[in-house]
Amino acid sequence: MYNPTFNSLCEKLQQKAYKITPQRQIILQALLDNHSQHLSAEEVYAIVREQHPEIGLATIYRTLEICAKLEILHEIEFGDGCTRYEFAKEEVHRHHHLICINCGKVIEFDDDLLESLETWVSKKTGFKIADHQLKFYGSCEDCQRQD
Amino acid sequence: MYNPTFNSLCEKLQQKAYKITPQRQIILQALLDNHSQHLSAEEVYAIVREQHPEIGLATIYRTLEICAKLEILHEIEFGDGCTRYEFAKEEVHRHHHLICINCGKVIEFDDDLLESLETWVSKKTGFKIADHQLKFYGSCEDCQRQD
DNA sequence: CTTACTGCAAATCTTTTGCAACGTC
DNA sequence: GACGTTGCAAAAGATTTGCAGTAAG
Repeated sequence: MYNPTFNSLCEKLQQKAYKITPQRQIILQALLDNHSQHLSAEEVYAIVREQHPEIGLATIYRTLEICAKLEILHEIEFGDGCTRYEFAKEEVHRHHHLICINCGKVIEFDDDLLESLETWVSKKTGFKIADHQLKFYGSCEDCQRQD
Repeated sequence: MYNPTFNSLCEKLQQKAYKITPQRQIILQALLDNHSQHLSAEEVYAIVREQHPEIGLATIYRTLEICAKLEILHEIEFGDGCTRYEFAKEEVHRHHHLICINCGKVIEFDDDLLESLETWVSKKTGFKIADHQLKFYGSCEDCQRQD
């Protein structure tokens, strides 16, 4: 699976004239170290605080906001009351989420069947579609076993 | 398109031993009168308050919560910072949203192409899928014209 | 009559913002 | 050195909760 490197992220920031501050480096590194998770701002804060208690929560929010704007991160909401983040994949259109309504577990899967659907929807509605987001809600294997 | 009636909604509440209070009736009626919108709690409050300023915001939240639990309403998030509600359709699996990233307009469309995808995902991941949610983000016709 | 429901106000939680001090380029 | 960035604390916005009074079944 595609993964960004620390340097490529810094480059993207620099290209848009954002400064590479120590705080931003630490936050980016925390995100990279946990790239398989879908972290919330609060969770990033908790991770970062372990080694760097001086970093403020507002800085986390501001950094995540910038990364979302630069398409470094994608914002997602799983309905648990906070915005979560994941690295934007290069192949944007083939990545979705399965959310267990019982234990909250989130797993990812890839697929490109939606390409044709998108073309059709675009034609029918006149929308110029930039992105889509697909979520499946259900019970994961573990939770099914517990019934 | 499918639409619930006031009486059918009251029945669903009664079946689960919820009381049919005047406040709940007023809120349900407000939702029915605006069934094509995707109202937030605050918006329901504003509508209801016109005729019934004595009803409290907490009651709105509590009523919406019950309706969501009873599958009368579905919760949706369009990324504008609040939970929005729409009537759950009987034919659950064929109803999605197009969200304009420019003006925020939301339009709906129906489709059943996802049935086969769902079967495949279920087989591949072991998830027992209960529901799905598909959103397209893009520019609506009006906003494209303004460019 | 019992128990759920309501309104209000306070509390909570997430996210944003103002501002003075600070640090990158 | 200029201007973007930070930390802190306060503000804002959405939602939840405690509680005493009220009302549906």
